[in-house]
Amino acid sequence: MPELPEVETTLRGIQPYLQDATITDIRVRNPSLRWPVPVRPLQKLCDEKISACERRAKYILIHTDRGTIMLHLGMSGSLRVLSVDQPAGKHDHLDIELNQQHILRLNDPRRFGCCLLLKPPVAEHKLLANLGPEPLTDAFNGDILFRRSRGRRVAVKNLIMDGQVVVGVGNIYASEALFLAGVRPTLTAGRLSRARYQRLAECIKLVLANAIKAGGTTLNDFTQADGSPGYFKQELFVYGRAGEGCLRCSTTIKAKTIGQRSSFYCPACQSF
DNA sequence: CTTTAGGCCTGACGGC
DNA sequence: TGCCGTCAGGCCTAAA
Repeated sequence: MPELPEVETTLRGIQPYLQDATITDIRVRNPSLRWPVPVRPLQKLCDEKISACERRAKYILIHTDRGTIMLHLGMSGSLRVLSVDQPAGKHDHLDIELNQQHILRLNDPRRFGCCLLLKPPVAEHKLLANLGPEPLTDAFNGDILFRRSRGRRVAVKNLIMDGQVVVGVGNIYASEALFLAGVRPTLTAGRLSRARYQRLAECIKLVLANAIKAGGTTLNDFTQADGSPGYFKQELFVYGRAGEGCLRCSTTIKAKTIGQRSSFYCPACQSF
């Protein structure tokens, strides 16, 4: 489910409750996620103060002096901040109690998400060490994309979804960015020009920034930390619109499976 | 090294 | 109403 804009939206929603809060309890109801939730080590964080929280790629990192909680929402995860007395429901895997007042609750029906405890240096953790640059920073640009694409025979859509090239671009925004850039998603990554990658990098930044502004994309189950949906769905040009008319030229949007993921494009607008 | 396929799960939906 | 196949926003891992 969540791509970078949804994770960023979630972070912004929970941040005010987390920053400087003391963890007063951690309750794990169902430790079964992508990897087992380390219940005992996590509970040692009780009475610790949260010094900072941040997003890296699609991970949310909650720092304390005794370790960093790393959360990932997988395909179907969501985080909500609730008052302590809210009863738990189906797929509510764990609560992090804050100041005996609120709880940060992780719900994840499909269990592709995770909750791990990291020791410093956090950046050297296996899951973080090889990640590419953040797309919304200057560390990511067309030159990076161009360089990392040389010799690659995968489709350009797969390249921009490769977390070692650039993080946070998931299946929705990959299709959207390629549409904005006018680039056909099926093209071989290694054959695109530097100029095309300059444009593509700009479009990736644009589509992600705009999606964050709209509070993310709600298709089925994504909600912000307060339970409200994201509104970027109204701004999607191609994702999920196979058979419908292109919003720019009315040509019928096509769907195609690329690298086992459904992809959408306008055959007329995306001719490069 | 790059690339591909498999797997992890639940739930929603469409066809019969 | 129910059963079945298909599909879904991610991403690690093993194997080719």
